[in-house]
Amino acid sequence: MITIKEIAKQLNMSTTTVSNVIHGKAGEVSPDTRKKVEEFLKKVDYVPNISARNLAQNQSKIIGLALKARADKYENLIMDPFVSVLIGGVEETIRNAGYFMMLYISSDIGEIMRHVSTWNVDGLILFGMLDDDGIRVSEKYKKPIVCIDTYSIEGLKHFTNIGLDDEQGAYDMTSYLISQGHKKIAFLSDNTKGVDLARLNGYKKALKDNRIKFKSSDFLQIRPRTEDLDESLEEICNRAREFTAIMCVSDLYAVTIMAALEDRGVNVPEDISIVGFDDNMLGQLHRPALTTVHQDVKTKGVTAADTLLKQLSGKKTPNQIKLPTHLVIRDTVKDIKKS
Amino acid sequence: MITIKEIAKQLNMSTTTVSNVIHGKAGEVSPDTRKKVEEFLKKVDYVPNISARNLAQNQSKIIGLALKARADKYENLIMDPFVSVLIGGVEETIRNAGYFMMLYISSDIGEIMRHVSTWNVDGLILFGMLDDDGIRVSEKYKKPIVCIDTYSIEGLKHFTNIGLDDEQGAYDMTSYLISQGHKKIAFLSDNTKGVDLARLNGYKKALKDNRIKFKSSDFLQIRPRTEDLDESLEEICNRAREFTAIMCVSDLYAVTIMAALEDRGVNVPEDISIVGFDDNMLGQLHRPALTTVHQDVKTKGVTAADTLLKQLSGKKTPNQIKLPTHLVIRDTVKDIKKS
DNA sequence: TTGTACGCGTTATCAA
DNA sequence: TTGATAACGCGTACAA
Repeated sequence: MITIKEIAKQLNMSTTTVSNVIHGKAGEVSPDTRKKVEEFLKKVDYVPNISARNLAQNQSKIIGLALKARADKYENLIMDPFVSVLIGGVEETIRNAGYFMMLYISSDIGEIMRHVSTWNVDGLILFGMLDDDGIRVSEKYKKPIVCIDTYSIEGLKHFTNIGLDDEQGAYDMTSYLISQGHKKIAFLSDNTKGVDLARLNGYKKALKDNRIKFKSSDFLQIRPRTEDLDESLEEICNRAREFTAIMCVSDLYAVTIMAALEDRGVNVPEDISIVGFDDNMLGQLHRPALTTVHQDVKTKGVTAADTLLKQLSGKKTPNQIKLPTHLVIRDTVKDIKKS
Repeated sequence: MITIKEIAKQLNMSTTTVSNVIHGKAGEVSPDTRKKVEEFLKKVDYVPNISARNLAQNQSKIIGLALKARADKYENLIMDPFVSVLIGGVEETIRNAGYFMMLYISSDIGEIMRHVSTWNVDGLILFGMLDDDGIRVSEKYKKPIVCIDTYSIEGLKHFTNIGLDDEQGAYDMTSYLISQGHKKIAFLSDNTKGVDLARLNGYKKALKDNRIKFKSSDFLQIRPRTEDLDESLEEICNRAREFTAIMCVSDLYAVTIMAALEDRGVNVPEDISIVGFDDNMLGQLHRPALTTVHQDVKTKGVTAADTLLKQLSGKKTPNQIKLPTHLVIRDTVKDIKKS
């Protein structure tokens, strides 16, 4: 690792000159010395020491991507195609802008914040925050923050959120199910917060608009921890005959439940209709192919990174960016109007 | 962001003392001042500035995870459950050891190396390297390197590789297919290098040991780029009737091809048997459930990180660690002995 | 156009 | 047991 000082010594000039060439301050250095330095730099393959640079400039060129994982869902988190595609979108955008990405997964907000401040991270992208998390973060951390999929009215004062029209998506899908003659529709999820709540609300609203009554027993809870999964799948499958359709909060769960159903000789969509939400490869590769609500996850990641980058360059960004959804009708819903 | 200097000033002592307390050099400081400092640290919520620390100690506490993506496969890379689970395993291990992970995806080795040296990364985990890549890296970079799934005899002199008994796994699976009466077995992959080559060799060896002749037309090539995928799927499906079984180089491809087959009215396993390699969620959730070769990807990531950590603490590690595979017999192979 | 000198926050050496 | 002080590599204000 060669340093500027060393280069200056070997070239018989000052560090300032070398530094100026490196930063392309063309006006400040004669074309002659500039050539000389540039050639030398290439020859010795100079790379700046970022730690020193960061220290001198009080910045880091690091953007933190913090995923808050519910302790019981770490495995689940990182396996979810949603998350990997999101990471991909963020990473690509950040890299192309000359920044670096530090990935940090944790269930502890405090830990995330400590991480962020030791590294003096320039900006932060947060995923998986609930309610007050975002606020607690923005109290401590005074630099740009972009959240993904966070539902927190308070939070919106402090950061930009990249969200999705979850409620509308769920509403559209539920309406579609109803249009196909379904009336006994369950909603399957593992919790009722944030995104899941928004989708649940969309579903409920569609029921209401169609004069279908929602009973609390229409909510099917899946328990994603590996130890509990089978048991909860069993319960859900046992109750499946009470419904003609199940609206799942994610493609992952939709495909999971379809596999469980098929194992028990229940056919989709003949015996029961299943729909998902996300439109990822899981549903695309399943047969019958999953009818689902599409969202563009990569765009979500890219938008989050872009928005942060904008803020970093001093531009204002809106408090809320909502990406659209649309229905993708495939083969897991049966039309039961006629029967 | 409070600094040591500031703390020392407010407490009326030297930075050395504060620093000593922070680093728990208990012998060097009286219990009294120690208490005082510790309380103050907690009160002001001190976090060290890593850039400064790194500069002073010439280390970084960063471990780089560099994924070399074939330019045509970026999308594919990040969506592959294999990769996300690997990332998860590495991240978790690194974090628990007090290190930080920097993720960098690129198709350009030079770019990766520049990244690594500007950040003065303490250690490097490489995935997706081919042949000479690893060597080129280890020429430049003189710190611990661990590769994952790299086949490079030369490379093994320079770094530890965390691999898999790919050949054996493929051999076992092919033998199993043969034991079920299959003789016309295709091998499907998108290239014939590295891991894919090893699996291909295992497959060929099993054929040979069973006196089945391998023809070059038994190799089916899938083209993973989104633009080409459908066309290549079409070609493969058209040729499917030439075989009684297809051994796919990954679960991803196995599930992809099964979906394409089903779309064309070809039933698995009745009309043709399909097997995969990896044993990830894609195959587990598919119905019929995929018969495949199991490998423990999370362990691979964890082992890679652990090995690197060992090297970082000065321990020697073997040149090659080979993780085992085993067959997972599920429902995509038909026994055709009787017929 | 080029050079000197200092500061960034931390650790480490050595003296008190 | 504590405290000055010099590194670490870079950027930059200011002087030459």
